[in-house]
Amino acid sequence: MPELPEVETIRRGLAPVLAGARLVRAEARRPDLRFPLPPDFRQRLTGARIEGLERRAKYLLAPLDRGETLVVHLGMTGRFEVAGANAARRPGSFALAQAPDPRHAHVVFETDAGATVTFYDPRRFGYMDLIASDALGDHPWFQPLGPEPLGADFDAAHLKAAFAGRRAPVKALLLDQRVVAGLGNIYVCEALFRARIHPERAAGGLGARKLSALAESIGAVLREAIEAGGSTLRDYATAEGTLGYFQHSFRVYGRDGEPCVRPGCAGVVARLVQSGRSTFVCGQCQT
DNA sequence: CCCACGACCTGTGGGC
DNA sequence: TGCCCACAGGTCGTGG
Repeated sequence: MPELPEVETIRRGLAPVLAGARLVRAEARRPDLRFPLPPDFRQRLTGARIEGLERRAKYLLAPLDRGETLVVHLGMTGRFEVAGANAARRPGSFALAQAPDPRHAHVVFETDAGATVTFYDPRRFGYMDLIASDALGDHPWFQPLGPEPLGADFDAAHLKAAFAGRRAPVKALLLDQRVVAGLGNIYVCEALFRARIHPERAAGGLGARKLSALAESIGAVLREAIEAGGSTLRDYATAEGTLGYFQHSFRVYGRDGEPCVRPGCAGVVARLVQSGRSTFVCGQCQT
């Protein structure tokens, strides 16, 4: 589920439940997700106060009052379910279309306000760790990350520098979290479509106008997606109609075989494979 | 260093 | 209906 807009949506939904709360229980129901959970996971969390809920790239960060930060990556299928303590009444809360499979409830948190927050992840590509807060920036997960695409230091000039001399397809570089942090397959396809750039173009060969359009398109699509509460594929449903409807605004992603939506364009969206992943493109207007 | 590919793991949807 | 294959929002390690 999670690229930047989805993680940001989850952050906003969980923040009212977790920020400022004290954990009265933390339970790991298996020893590992993608990686082993850290030693003494339960003890290091139980009794800790969560000071806030932040996001960096696709990571959720929960700084604790003990000098450590709980770091969560949702992988492909990680999700949180909130129950209890008026969870359903809180702004930004959400519900699942179907009850999640309890076999995949791997980590459970309970707050002093009586909320239960359960982490589900069928494929277990997600991961969690506890990292010293003052060393987060040096940690191997964070040190290599490029700028936040919605931050002040991301713009066409940054792309120009990051792409200089690179022969790789522009799509591959936009998926590289060292170039810009937070994009994934959907929003890269969408941003390239908006900027009218073919995903197979060599990144280093893009001119200034294309780079400006690309930087602008990335910002626009992410802002719109966050505004819509992210994208909801497969088994998620909106609660109170407030979350996760950006999938209805996809212009190319998943539209192979359909006519291009750009006014005046007679092209048809194609699906191709780059680095083993699906790319959706209109070969007519994306050049 | 740069790049592509397979691996990780489970579920689901489409085609036959 | 049932089976099998292809594919899925991400990253990491390997090998050319």
